Amino acid sequence: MYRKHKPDFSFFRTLTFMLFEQFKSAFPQLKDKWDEYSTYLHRIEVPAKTVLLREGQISKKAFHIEKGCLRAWINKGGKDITFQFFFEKETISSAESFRKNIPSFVTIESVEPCILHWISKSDLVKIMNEAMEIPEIRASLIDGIFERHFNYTRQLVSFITQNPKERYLKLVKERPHIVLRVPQHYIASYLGITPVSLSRIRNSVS
Amino acid sequence: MYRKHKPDFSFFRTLTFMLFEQFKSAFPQLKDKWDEYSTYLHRIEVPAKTVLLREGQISKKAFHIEKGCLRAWINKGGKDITFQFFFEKETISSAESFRKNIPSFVTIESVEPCILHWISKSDLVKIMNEAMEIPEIRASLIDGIFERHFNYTRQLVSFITQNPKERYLKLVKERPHIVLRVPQHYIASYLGITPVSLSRIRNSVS
DNA sequence: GCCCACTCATGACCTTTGATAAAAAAAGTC
DNA sequence: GACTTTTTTTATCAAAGGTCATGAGTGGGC
Repeated sequence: MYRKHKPDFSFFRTLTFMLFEQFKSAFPQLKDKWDEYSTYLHRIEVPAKTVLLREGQISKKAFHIEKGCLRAWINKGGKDITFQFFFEKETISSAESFRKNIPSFVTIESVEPCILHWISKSDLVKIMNEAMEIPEIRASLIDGIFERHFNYTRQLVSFITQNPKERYLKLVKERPHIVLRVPQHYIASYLGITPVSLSRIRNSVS
Repeated sequence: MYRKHKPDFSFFRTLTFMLFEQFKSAFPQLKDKWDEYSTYLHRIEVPAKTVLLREGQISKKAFHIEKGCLRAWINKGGKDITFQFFFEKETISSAESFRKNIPSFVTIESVEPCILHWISKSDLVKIMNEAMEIPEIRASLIDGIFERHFNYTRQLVSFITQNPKERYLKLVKERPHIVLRVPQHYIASYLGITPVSLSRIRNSVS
């Protein structure tokens, strides 16, 4: 392997960084806009296992995580298969549903009690249209899309080239916070195996 | 499933469409540029099993396929695992290597004798910088990146939610040209299984 | 046309993972 | 702290897929 896992510096995460301090100094061009933009964000607190977007619905909100953990999962014949985990400072929406106004194939749900900030699609589009006019921000956003894409590609490569045990060890090594924080049966489905099988793998490792 | 497979209308494919007729009428703004741009493309013919980019090298060219078929594969402990197939009118590079100047984790190789057109990264960047100034083209390119990303996401979902037999049937249904044209053992590794296992699956289907 | 490399199918055998059930452990709830 | 619910482990058996070996097509190159 040529490189380590990089955090998911996605399109939306990039945006939310803009909204959440980090980019303010990098992009003083938008200085006057911050106050306006920040009114677009709506703070909510939700308990664990709260569904934020149901499979089949059309995603109209993006969520930024201040505190807690979310997961996106896919319904496969009644079973729930975790597709992605999201943690503090990450932003999540069902990207294809959000962008193309089609039904989402994932359900987005809280794993822990969370503090979230959501923004509506229409407000986000408004900000985007302004931000895209600024070359540095545009470049940064495009970079963000590519990074997100490369991360997903790596996850796909991992499925193609590694067996479940290798994938588990890779996860422990590269993203240990997931293993420490998330119930094991969610991790099992994320790795493409059953909870029973993951338990056996863990047993064989230690 | 909510939608059928869409062709990979990727970032680079979008670009090459621009260079190859289809976008000329859509973007008359670049009318004067077509002649110049077309000199950036270099036509080559290669026999089957020609390596166009070796794992570990840094990708400096993008290839457009006029005729033939390429595949990208990953070396896994001496075995070659097909990651993607590419056909006529598609454009291919090791995207992350090309964009970030890092060693490629895939090898790109011809499956059949091919007629290709390649463009250097520096020339492509030059075109990109000009094209990105035009809002319609910019929007189209960004759409292309997202579409590419969504396609890879679907492939990942397929690995997470489906077993090899289901993946094979899906491939036959949605991309039959691959099954008809490409040697079976390449398809087997693309599906994440051995040639023996694919042969058994085919037998059980018919 | 003949040869050789490539491709595919099949059988025997082995390993891994899944399905199911049940028990143990851990985490919440009141 | 006792009770409930959720999560994890263990055991057993079945099924899927991998490995290895063999033989039968197939097709291109000479």
